[in-house]
Amino acid sequence: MTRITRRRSRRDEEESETGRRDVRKQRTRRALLDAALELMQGEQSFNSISLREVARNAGVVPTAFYRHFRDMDELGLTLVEEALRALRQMMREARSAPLPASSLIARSVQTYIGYVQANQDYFQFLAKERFGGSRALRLAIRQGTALFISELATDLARFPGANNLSTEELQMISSLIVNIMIAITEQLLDLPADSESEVLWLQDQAAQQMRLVFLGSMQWKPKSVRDKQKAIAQG
Amino acid sequence: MTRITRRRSRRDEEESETGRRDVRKQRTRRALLDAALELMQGEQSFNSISLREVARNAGVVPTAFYRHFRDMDELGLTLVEEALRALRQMMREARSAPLPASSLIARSVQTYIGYVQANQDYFQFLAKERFGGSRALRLAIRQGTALFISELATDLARFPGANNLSTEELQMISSLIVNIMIAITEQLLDLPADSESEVLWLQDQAAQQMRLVFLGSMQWKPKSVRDKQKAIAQG
DNA sequence: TGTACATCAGTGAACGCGCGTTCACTGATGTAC
DNA sequence: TGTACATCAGTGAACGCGCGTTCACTGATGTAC
Repeated sequence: MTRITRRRSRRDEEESETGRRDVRKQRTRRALLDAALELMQGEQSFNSISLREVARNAGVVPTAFYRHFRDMDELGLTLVEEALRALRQMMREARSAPLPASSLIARSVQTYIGYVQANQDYFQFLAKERFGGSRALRLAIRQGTALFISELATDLARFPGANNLSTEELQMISSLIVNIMIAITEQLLDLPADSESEVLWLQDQAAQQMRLVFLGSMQWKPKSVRDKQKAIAQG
Repeated sequence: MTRITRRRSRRDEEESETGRRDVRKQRTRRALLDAALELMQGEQSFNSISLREVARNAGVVPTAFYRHFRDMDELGLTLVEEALRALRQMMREARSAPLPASSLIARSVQTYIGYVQANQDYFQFLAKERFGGSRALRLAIRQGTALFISELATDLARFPGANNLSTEELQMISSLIVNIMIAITEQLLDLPADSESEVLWLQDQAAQQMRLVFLGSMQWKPKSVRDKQKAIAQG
């Protein structure tokens, strides 16, 4: 399970202020990004948190913010970038992993849920800004989602049984699967911290839904076939 | 297609200020609610718009706000209530309508999309606050969604072919269908105003996904059956 | 119908506060010789 | 290694602004007689 690496979550924690200048600069930059993520764990959304709150939470004076970002928008876009890079990384790992033939779906769902839990703060941010955010943030997130869907479609195409499905149909199916993942993510994020059994329930629910999609895909008749059947039925 | 009724979208438009006192009071209240909805059509989310903006947009002095709502939270909850009442109303109509046997799915999707378009502002609000909002707003919206899923499950139970599905399985399937509807709604809201062909594409996409879910449901084997088959296979 | 008083939706001034941004600054780190 | 200067991350005071909320008010509508 990868975790986005951070030097430390807060600039002013125990450790001495030593280190080369640019190292400390990076540390402050990280502290600002983490401060913003942390502020968004509660009720706040990105455009309701202030530059001053972020600086305060990072243990730095408001004006120091400008040494790192032009404004809050720039910080927000950096967060989207990091979150999407992390997602892409997870997908790459998932793809290169050996496929366990049995219970493939259940295992994939479990892996994904573990990943979301390990990166709660980023997913909380993505969920909130997917619709609440500025046009720029929304576009960046949507682009990431679309890429995600396309890559999944490519993977699905290699499955046995996907032979008679067109590219468009594979996209339709993988967007359905991504819908399930997004829904599960959003439900996960709304759970209180210790809801072990609810997580297992969600896991099972998602796995069932994916199995149902899989069953449907196996039965799917491309439009061209359905048209032909209709023509035959009409004599 | 029902539309949530409103006396007028803005308090200060042309019409004279006459009318009994409580009638005018209701008109101002409406103006405040509509002003909030309108402000959220753009980049803003509910907790980034201010009481003063809402009052200004409604053509009223900030202090007049307090004659109608204790604070912005109360106004927000009123909006959730109205939006959910409208949704429930649509469902009731859909349920009482005669079922056209052919292309049931495509027609339902089309009806739903028309409804979303007619009530854009409310759905924009719901989409944004589903995760961005305060705990109270989120809970209210989630409760509404859960009710929606349950009622759909009840309807699905009456379908021929649903006989061998348990209550839990019906819930699982209807939550998948509601996922599709939510996803389609969110995509609709992000489209520019005149995208006729994109709307048709979304409509087709959603209909295909629902048909796939339907095919999967027909093939679904309850867990008990699968377990039995496994036992037989193992001798 | 006419008068005198009560109600109350909306007004406008005022408050203290946190905001984003500017500016001149400080002092530790980095660099050139 | 030692010295003198340059760089620049972070500081702290100051600004004008919009905010939510308070308060005493106004004047049209409503009510009692």
